[in-house]
Amino acid sequence: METQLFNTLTQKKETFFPQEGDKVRFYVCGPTVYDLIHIGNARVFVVFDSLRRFLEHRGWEVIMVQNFTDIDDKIIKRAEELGESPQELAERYIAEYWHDAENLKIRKATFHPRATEHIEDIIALIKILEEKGYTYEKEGDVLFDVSRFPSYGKLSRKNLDELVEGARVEARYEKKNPADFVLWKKAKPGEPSWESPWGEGRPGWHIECSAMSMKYLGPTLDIHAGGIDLIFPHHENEIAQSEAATGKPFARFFLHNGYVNIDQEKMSKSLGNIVTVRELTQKYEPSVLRLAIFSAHYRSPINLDENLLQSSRQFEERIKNFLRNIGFIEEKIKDNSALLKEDKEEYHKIDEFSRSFQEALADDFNTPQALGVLGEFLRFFNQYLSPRRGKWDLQVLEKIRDFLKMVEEILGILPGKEMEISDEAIKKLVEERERARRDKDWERADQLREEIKSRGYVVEDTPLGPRFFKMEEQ
RNA sequence: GGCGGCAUAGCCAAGUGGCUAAGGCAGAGGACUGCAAAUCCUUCAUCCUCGGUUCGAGUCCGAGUGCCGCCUCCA
Repeated sequence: METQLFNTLTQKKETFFPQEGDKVRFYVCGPTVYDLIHIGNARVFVVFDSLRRFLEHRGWEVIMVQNFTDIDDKIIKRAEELGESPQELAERYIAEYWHDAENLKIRKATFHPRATEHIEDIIALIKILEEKGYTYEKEGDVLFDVSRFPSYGKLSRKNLDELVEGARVEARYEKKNPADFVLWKKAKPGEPSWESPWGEGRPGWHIECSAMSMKYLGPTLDIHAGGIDLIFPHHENEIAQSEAATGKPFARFFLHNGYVNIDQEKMSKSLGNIVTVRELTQKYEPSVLRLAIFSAHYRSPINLDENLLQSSRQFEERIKNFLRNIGFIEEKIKDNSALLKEDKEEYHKIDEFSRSFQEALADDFNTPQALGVLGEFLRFFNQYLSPRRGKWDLQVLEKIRDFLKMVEEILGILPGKEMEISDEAIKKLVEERERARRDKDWERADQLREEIKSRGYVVEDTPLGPRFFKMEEQ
């Protein structure tokens, strides 16, 4: 089965394959570290990390690069407000990023380059552009001259004339063309700066991604991804400066995910409706947040509200129960061959689910559809795992585990821990309750169930005997 | 003003010309249970409106309505 991905460049789904062998060169625009990441950031990182996992599952080796923008206007401004150095601020929020990313089960990329550690590469790239005549200077800034790059606008489907009309006039100086953007910014007194052929300054926002992606992945990326709002101007500018410098296509596939909305409106600083990952994960488990993110296709907007989160939490609860169900049966048949038999049909059924699941993801990473397959899988095998069934096939159980493992490896939505029975005191109470039940002393049995509950455990009766597990606090 | 996206059940959300319109959440009824819990079963939509293409359309085309976004920092 082929992997199809919607390419922003061509506005259609295309069959994906790497440009060279098994290596996928994958670049995702990372956070500007001036604050905690919000759930809009989270969506980008979760979705593309999972896409990477899927590509790896397909047998490709993915070299993933996600940058940290650790120097820019927002960082400088924020640092000033807080009375610390921009470096300290950036360092602090990079640490906070790691915290949130780990919490959300976002895997580390192969490389996480920082802008400030690649100033030389950035300068070298600007020099090339300068030599090729793509730049001009204005009051100490070095700008990219978009009029020299004829295909400017190909990603965002804009033409320069319209941009001229619509563009806002900048206060400091007049550009040759309003779409021209800064490659190297002259430092104001007191600002962090680096020496360069154009004087003390710092890189513009767009140039770092070009410089770093090319350094780690070469002139042409297989995939370049980010939020939909990066199409213009960020990715448009990256294309211009990169292709102007190398003469080669900057990226074969551009992937963009939709917004996270709050009350049907774009989450943004100006509307003051930012929700941080930190806030949300205090209330919801990471697997719940991931489930919610995957409940809509990555290119659609999503409203991550209480309603959706609650419904995702309920679904997750069902997944947890499934894990208890299989764990219980595994436990019961471990030393009891009387409970074994061969189940061919179920065995093969798992292959079908597995194929459907992967087909869904191979079709432009259709996670809602993949979750639909998971839902059907749960229903089918909950029937199979019913204690009333009486006999099971070890190989089927193993294969169910394999399926779950695959789902977890790609989507990372399974709850962290399964039921563990270690509390001897609880065990004793459960046994005592069983004796009461055998004596049909229902009052005593119910009393004991309450007692067990008050100690934080749930006990359930099945034809194979009672099972119990620790309740979750939420 | 220019450009783009979306409109499917109470809510969320797949589906891109053809068997009974996935799946999740919520609701109702039932099976199972000493009672529960879990689980399963049943039930719950003709797909914004109008017109067109077609043997056949949620799926294609046109018009309309509504919502959202980009054109400016932004994931």
